[in-house]
Amino acid sequence: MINITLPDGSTREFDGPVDGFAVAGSISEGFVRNCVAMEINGKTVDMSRKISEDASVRFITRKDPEGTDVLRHTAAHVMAQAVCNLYKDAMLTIGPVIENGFYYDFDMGPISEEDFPKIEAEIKRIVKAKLPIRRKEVSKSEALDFYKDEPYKHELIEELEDGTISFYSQGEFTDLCRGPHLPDTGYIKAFKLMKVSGAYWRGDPERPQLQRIYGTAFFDKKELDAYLHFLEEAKKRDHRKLGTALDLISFHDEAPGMPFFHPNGMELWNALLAYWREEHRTAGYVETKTPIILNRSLWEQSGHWENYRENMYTVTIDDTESAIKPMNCPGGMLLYKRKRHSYKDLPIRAAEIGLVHRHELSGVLSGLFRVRAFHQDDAHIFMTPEMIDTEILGVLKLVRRMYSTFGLGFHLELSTRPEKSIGTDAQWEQATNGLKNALEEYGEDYQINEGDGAFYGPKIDIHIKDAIGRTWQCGTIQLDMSLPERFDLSYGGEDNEKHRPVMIHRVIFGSIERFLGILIEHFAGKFPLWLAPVQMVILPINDSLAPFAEEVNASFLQAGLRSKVDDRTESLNRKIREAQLSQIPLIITIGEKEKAAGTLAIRTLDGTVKYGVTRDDFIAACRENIAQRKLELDLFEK
RNA sequence: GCCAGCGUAGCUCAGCUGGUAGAGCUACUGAUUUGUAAUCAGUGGGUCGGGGGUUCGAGUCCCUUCGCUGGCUCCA
Repeated sequence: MINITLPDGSTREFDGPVDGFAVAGSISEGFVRNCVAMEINGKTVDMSRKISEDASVRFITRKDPEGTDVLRHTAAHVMAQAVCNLYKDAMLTIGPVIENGFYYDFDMGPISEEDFPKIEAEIKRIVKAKLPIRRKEVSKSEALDFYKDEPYKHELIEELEDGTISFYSQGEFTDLCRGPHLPDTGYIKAFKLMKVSGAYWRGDPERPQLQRIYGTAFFDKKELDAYLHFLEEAKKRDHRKLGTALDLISFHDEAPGMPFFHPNGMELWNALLAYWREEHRTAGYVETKTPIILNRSLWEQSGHWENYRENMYTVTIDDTESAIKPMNCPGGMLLYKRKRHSYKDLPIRAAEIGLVHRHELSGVLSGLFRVRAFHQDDAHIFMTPEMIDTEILGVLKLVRRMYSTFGLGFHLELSTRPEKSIGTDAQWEQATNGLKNALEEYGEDYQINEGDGAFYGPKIDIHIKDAIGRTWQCGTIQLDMSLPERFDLSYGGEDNEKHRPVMIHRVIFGSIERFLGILIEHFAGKFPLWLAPVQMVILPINDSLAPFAEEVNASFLQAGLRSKVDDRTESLNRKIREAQLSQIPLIITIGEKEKAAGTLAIRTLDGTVKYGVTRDDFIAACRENIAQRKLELDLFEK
């Protein structure tokens, strides 16, 4: 007699050993078809696994996230089978499930996306055949023998413990795998190969380069279509496309990885930084600025010369070797040291919009997201150890204020002491507890990444979530126990003794260039009024109204609005179309009626037109909307 | 840096197996003076990323170089 306990607490009795199909079948016929795997006493296994003693069982269905993982894992195997069928020399390595699909790495000749139809056809054939998938447990020596001619699998098995090794087979195809897998290949109804790329065996550039094929799979064609649609959406928002279309930025071969900002891009930049300065002034920061070229001795003192050399650009000036700064902190250290400090001065919150250069590998450059020259909205906070909690909390609150202005959600991750680190246990404990206390007081959930901190201190990373659900790491708050030491920073304490200050580095936008890229994609180019490079365009209906339009424009400019007149001799429809395509939030047409009545006709991007608004009301409404930095353009609703 | 793909006018793109570069938009000129998403006509514009090679002949093939795009352990 075997008792199976289900998640709802109910139990079912069976006469002898049963597999998952039988247990699920005892619930309902239809339920079996929905199950892809099961969890026995917390361990995920195949549906075909025999249960021979009392156990608690949870079924994993198509609806569960784990179910999708099982599907994709099996899909990876099916793809591997297809590739092996088509390319006899292909050697298997690994094929895990990843966030939106799966990949499999093969040692084989180069292939391209043109080969996809062929591979997909073969996958389809395997799916249609509904090959049953069977698990077989083998000993380590059997496994090694099976793969005696396959160095990659051999290497993997070497690292496994005897007694835990299993093979999965479908048809003539067998692969080393921990499982679980779908009952048969027929479950894979919707799949698509996405891309190919090179990848090193075990990510090690010294080892052979493999062909990685990415794919994705869903239980349902609709889900696959929705995913593909999401990718299309993301593509439309691509800041590199919008950056060109909206005339914000460009890149030139003469300076790879270093963006050029156009007049429109600078309006955006300036609006963003004006906001940033306002918030920082209110939060008690002072602003500083340090040079971008600093000589070698400083970088030796800071440790960058030793640890960050490959990423630094250097120049020689009058026989002195210097580096173009990749970070602002060493300059910040010099500023702190320029005079003596009292405990009464602390905390010092010194912000800097610092231009840094980093020699990133050419292959990783990508629009504004990964560049070689960028500005950090940096700040260094110098304080006593007792101030850690309140200062960190202060930064977290500032982060929340600022991100919410853009309608960006976010979550926090705390990274603790890594294996290789400097400082004493006591220092680390104090620092880490400081961060934890601040997080507790802040009150939101956070994730802990054990051992992921910097070698010089623990940190909190802030990950934002944009309008289409993608996450980006932007802000970071790092405690630094190294630099104050290296630069021998001190302050005079209440006890009239010299003390070492604690410092944090923090950024909120991170890289301003990258943050702008994120904003472009987040808003899909439709910026809120306060950020829009051009807030309004005035369209006189005919040439004779142009002087009046200029007069209206002057009053807008006078009021601090970013306005311009489009008095080209083009049709009104054309000018409206172009303004709409440029995502200009407000389009103001001026005809004889408006001139006579002294009112405005205001069109918004949704295509609606509001007539008869007086100029003063309009200006006041715009200024109000901008002052509050509203996300919505609700100028006229009360 | 490595792998794959790509690089044709300011922008978006066409150009089959090699036979002396093409469209739309933009720009410029002229006409049109326009009431809420493209007025009409005309003109200009590219040493086909750079360099080298194969060939009678190369945007098209080969080599090389620069740049762009995607990817480069979310481990059987």
